[in-house]
Formats: sequence, structure tokens, C-alpha cells
Amino acid sequence: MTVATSDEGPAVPVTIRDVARASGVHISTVSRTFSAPHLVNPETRVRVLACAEDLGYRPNRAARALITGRTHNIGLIIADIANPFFPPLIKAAESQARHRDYHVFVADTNEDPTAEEELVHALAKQVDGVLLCSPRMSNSLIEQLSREVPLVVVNRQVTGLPCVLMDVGQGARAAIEHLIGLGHRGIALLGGPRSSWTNREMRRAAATAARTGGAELTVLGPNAPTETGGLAVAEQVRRSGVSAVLAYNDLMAIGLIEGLDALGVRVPQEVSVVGVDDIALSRLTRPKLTTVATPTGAAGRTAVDMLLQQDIESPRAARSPGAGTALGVRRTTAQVMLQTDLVIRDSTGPGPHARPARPLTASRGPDPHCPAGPGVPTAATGDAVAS
Amino acid sequence: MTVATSDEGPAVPVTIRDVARASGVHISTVSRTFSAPHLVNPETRVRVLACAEDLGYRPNRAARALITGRTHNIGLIIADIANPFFPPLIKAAESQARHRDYHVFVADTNEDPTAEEELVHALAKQVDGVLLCSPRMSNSLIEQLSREVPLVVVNRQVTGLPCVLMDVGQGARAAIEHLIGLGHRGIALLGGPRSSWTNREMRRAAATAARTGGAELTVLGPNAPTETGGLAVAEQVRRSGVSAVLAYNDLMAIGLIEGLDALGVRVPQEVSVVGVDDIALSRLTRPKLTTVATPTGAAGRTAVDMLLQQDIESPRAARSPGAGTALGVRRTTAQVMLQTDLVIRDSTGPGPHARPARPLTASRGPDPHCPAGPGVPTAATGDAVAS
DNA sequence: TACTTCACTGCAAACCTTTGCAGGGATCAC
DNA sequence: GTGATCCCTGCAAAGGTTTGCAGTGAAGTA
Repeated sequence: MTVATSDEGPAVPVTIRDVARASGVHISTVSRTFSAPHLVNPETRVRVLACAEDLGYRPNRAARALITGRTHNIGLIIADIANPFFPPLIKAAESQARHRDYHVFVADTNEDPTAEEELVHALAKQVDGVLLCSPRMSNSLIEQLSREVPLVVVNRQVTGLPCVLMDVGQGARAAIEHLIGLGHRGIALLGGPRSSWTNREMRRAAATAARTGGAELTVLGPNAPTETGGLAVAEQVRRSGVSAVLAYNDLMAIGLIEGLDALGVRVPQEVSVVGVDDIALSRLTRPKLTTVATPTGAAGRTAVDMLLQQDIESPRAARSPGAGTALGVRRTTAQVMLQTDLVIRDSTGPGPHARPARPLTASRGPDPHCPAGPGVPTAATGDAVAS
Repeated sequence: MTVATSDEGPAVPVTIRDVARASGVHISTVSRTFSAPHLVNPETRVRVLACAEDLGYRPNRAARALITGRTHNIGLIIADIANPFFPPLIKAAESQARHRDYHVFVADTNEDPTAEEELVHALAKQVDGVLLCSPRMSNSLIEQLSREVPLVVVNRQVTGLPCVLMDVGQGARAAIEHLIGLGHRGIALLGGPRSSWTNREMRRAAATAARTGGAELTVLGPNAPTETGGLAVAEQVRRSGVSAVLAYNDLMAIGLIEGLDALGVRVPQEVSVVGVDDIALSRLTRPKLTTVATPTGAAGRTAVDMLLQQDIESPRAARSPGAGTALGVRRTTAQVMLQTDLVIRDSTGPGPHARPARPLTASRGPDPHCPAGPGVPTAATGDAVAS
């Protein structure tokens, strides 16, 4: 059975040449009509625009990029799109990029370092720069790739590269101090992926805070940064005999609570649990999750700004040998640290060493040991502290 | 303070020409080394490859696309990346695409039809085709855009275009029958976005099923397809006096349960709630959510397959007038309908008209009224039914 | 020896756009 | 009337790659 092509055939690609022919001008005039309208006679301009509109012409961005060296795209490489930590970051980055007339292409790597590298290569020539979010590959590889395409790294510190960091060290410290203040002395840290910078920072800060506060910290992990990862470690947590847990992220915390529940361990009555990220979901579980809020939106916006800032200066400078001072000015490599906030909800409660004089409900309020602001679930401020 | 550029400067772009010069052959030979290796002398080949490796050469995909007409990229336009319904679909599409040597670029539209259109235009020349997931724009606009770039539509029926649909009608019917079987007679349907095809299908099927089963269906909405949307409608649900609710999706169902809880209405004792999608989260809330599982992974894979299939045939055919039969064979526009599954968990229970003879626990098992298979939370099968 | 075949490689056009340069009128001042 | 100025437009090269065509030399055949 043949289907008649009643409507116009599929996609006859209309180029700048077609518009030029239709409007009786040279292609360069058409080009200028779009990229430098002030250089073309108003009458000609309207005619060309009319023809273009009529034919449905749209400039081929790839061809344009070939010659200008700027695609007006930026790439966003994400460790795991299914982790609710990332969507707010993605949305913020997209909105910021859109304001500056850029488009964002997101790619998911499934926490796979090989896929990360491959994607950077694939994106390199199709975007003006790449945001690497929570990368799992090695620092040296990142540095190497940064010679291929401008890079901004999020959630990882790489010397010599622009980075956007969240102060999870401070967050972990606040969480541990909060738990100690509630009377917990045996605390477990549920580690995340081994290659995660965040993981290392948390571990370092938590260890220091525990030592200072006279608590014992048990590190369990590495674990997958998902509900499943948290669920799987529940039995281990119970056996370890701790009364409080700081999890690598909210997803793990939620999985852990679920797992403990299945084992008959009540949260927060028997074990307190703190997460990290303050994903939307953490307000919806029961008990509502106490967590370290990370300024994901601010991180996305900042990262885009940093990328575009370093990008704006001379896209094709590398080609002209004498550009700028002969010494080869290196791009600025600022690193930005964003603040985190402890948000106290219902998954933490008094521990074995709680001071009995203190009424139970008071322990839910802002904790004197906790330097983070009031525990209201405001969006994290994300004040930037340049380093 | 000047920073010395100790390591090699940033990104000297190395082209096919550099490789040709280094290995002493013509650029066309280098090109063939990569795109048609069998045409070049093995000795030459290894020499060229060595030089390319040495210089760090990578073919510029954009330039290649300019001439071959194939970018080996596909675009994925998503209504809301923060909706956990989508990530599994994205991941499945990505994995399927990777197997066929394609890369996927994801873009989020924030449920904004204007952004959708703009993104299709932006992507058109940079990808070989676009997957439109749960689009919010009009059918006619979609048809129009499909002349600019090959399109596959997910979760929307557009005549003349390849579509991947999930049988939410069947799912809604199963859900309503399940509720009626439990003894509910007053049932509310929480509608989603007005422009959603899924929304219309559900409404139609639910109305029929309710009428057939002798129940009264109240439609509330449209609502935002998010937790907030569900939360906001809780009061309205309580006032309406229904004993059961079918929500547009799981997110809304979860928000609703939260909202009812805040009003002191217990689920499922006083009100039963059914969601749609079976997102990972629906297993983690308390009560665990009864829901209509949609085969998101299968949808992503199928959509990629359909796109690549229609794409494979003569990318530049439109340019050569005499290609194939002169009659201009239209692309095949198959529509695929994927099956859904009712998964019974803890958010539904007996209603006011429950038969007392039947023991309470039995109502949790597979329901005789429910044509969907056993209520085990298996991954949806996603058997394709071509229409 | 002369001719065909074959494997390999170079040549140059093509893809679509941007942009420095120069030319062509028209306007203006002198 | 002549020359300078200015606005607009065309010309052509460039960007990195692919690919049909033709050319080269060697091997094989008669």
C-alpha cells in the first residue's frame, strides 16, 4: 500500500543559497541580514527576511561554528541523571545559559569514567565548553581533556582548572556536631563512590569533627550512591551498634531508613540518620530527613558563568600566534566554594548520652553546636566565596 | 602574578591536515584511514594512525556532518527532567543509541511549549533526529517541525508521525476496576496538564470504566504533574467526599498522600490512592504506592530504534531527485503501543462498599476484576503491539 | 612485449556559512 | 564639475572533512 505524499515532502533542506536566489541578492548579504543586520539596507533586509521566513530558512549552526569557532552550545556531563541531586543543577544551568543565548546538551555517564572520557571527546567540537559534574575519572585525565575543550568542574577540585565546589566538609562537620549535641557517641559514616571528591572531603571533615567532639566514627563503604546502596548497608549498620549515621547523600539515607525499618530498627528513636543534598524527596519521606542542603542551583549557574567568562576571550586565539602578550596568558582558574546548610527535620533525635535535663522537643530546634543557620528548609543561599 | 604555562598550551586544534603533513600523505588518505580503512595500504594505515595518535587528532564531527549529512547524534527533548518518570527513559535511550554508535543530547523544556519549539530548531541541524517526550505543544506544530528534522514522538499520538505510546487507557481502566473491586463507588481522577495526551486518554478510559462498574467519577484538575500539584489538591479531594483517587502520576499521588496526611486523612484506611508510572520512589514512601507501571525503558529503546530505522534510509535522499521510485516513498510511520501493568501495593484498601465476607488481606492479592497480571512489582514487560 | 587488472593514492569539488576586501553608486562639499 | 565620503553589496577565501574520479605503478596474462 503506497501512501500518497499529499503535504510537502519531508525536509528539503533550505540553505542560505536558496534564500539568496529567492531574494535576488548574494549569499553574503543574506548572511549579514542575520549576523550583522545593521550592515544591510533596511529594504533589502525586509525582503531577505521575508524570503527566509517564506522558505523556512534557518542558519546551519554547525556550518557557522566551523568558521566562527563558536557553537553557542555548552555540554553538561552528569554522573547519574536519575539522582535527584542533579536535575535542579541542570535546570539552573540551562536557564542561565539560555539568558546568554546558549543551549545546553546534557549527557549521562552512568557513573562510568570511560563513558565520561568518550563523551568529552564527542562533545569537544560541538560545544564551546563542558561542565563536568561530579566526575569519576582521574584528575590527570581531566587536566588532559581540558586541553581539548574548555572545562569547568563541579564537585571536584582540580588544580589549574576552574571548579565549583560545595562546602560538604563544613556540612559534614555541622552534621556530626549536631549528632554529638544530641548525645550520640558512636557514629557511622556511609561512604559514597571511591573516586568521589565529595566523599573524601566528607570523610576528612567528619573524622576531625568526631575526634574533637569525643565521638567514635566508623566508616562503612564505599557504597553505591543510591537507595539500593543505602538499603544494602542497613544490616551492617545495625551490627555496628552505632546510634547515628551520616550518609553520603539523601538517596542513601532514605534507602538506609527503609532497610532499618525492614529490620525493625526505628528512626530516629533507635538510630538517627542524616543525609546530604536536601533533594525534594527528603521532605516527603517519613520521617522527614535531616540533611545537609547543598546549593545545587547556584552551582549550576556559577559553573555556566565561569565557563562563558573564560570562553568569551578570543575563541580562536590559539591560532594566531601573537595574540595578547607573547607570554601566553593562561586562563584564569578561579575556584568557587559554595556554602552548605544543615536542615534539621525528623530523622535525628536524642542519643544514648543525651542530657536528660533538656526537654526532648528542644533538641529539634537550632542546635548551639551547629554553626549553620536556623534549621528552616530555606533554599540554600549559595553565597560565593572565591578562593 | 603571572602563571607560567609549563604544560603544553591550551587546545591547539589539530586537523586532518596536520596528520597528513606528519605522515607524508594526502588528507584524503587520512580521511580514508578513519572512514574506510580497507581502502588504504596496511603500512600507510599504521603510519597514519600512529601520527594521529601522536598528535592527538580526532575527526571534527561537525565538519564531517556538513558533508555526510549525518551527525551521529540524536536529540532528546524532555518536558521535565526533574520528574523521575524520565530518567529511566533517558538512560535506556542513551544505552540503545550508544550500541548503534550514536550520542544522545538531552534538553529540558520546563513544560514550556515555546522552549520545545525553540529547542527543536536549535537541535535540527546538529542531530540526525529528535525524540519528543511528552510534548506540550500542539499536534499541528509538531507536524510542521517534523518537516525540519526526523521526529519520533513519545507519549503523544500524532497522525502521520512515528509514535511510542504507553497504554495508559488500559492502565487507568485496570486501576478503576481494582478500586471498584475493593468496594469504592466515589472515585476522583486527578488530572494532569491540559495539553497532555496521556491525560486525555486516562480520563476517557477512567470515565468508561467507572460507568461500566457503576461508580461515579469526579474529575479534579488540571493540576501540575508534581508533588506540589498533588499537595495543593488534597483539601479539594477531602471536600469532594470520594473514597478513592486515581492520580495523573506518582508524583502527584505522593504529594496528595502527604497533603491528606496533613489534613488527618489516613491512606488507605479512609482514602485509597493510585498513581501512574511506578517510579522508584513509589516503593519507598509509606504507604508504598499502588500504581500503574509504565514501561519507560522499553519506550526509550523503541523510540531510538524507530528513529534510527527511518533515518538509515538515504540521509541526503531529498537532494537527489531520482532516488528510489519517482513517487517519493514516504517514511513508514508505525505507531507502537506499549502495555502497562497495575502494581498493587499498600496505598489502596477496601472501600465503603466492600463485601464483608471477603477477608481483608485477600483484597491485596490479584484482583479478579483486574485484567493486568499479578501485582508483583516486576519491571513492565513492554511487549510491543504495532498498530 | 603489450595489454589488462588491481591496489593504492592524489586531486579537487562539495557541504554551508562568515568575513576581509574591494567595487559601485549616490550624496555631499568645495 | 571634481573629488572625497559613505552606505551597501558582491567576491572569494576559509573552516575541516568526505568522496567521485583519475592517475600511478606493479603484478598478472597472453
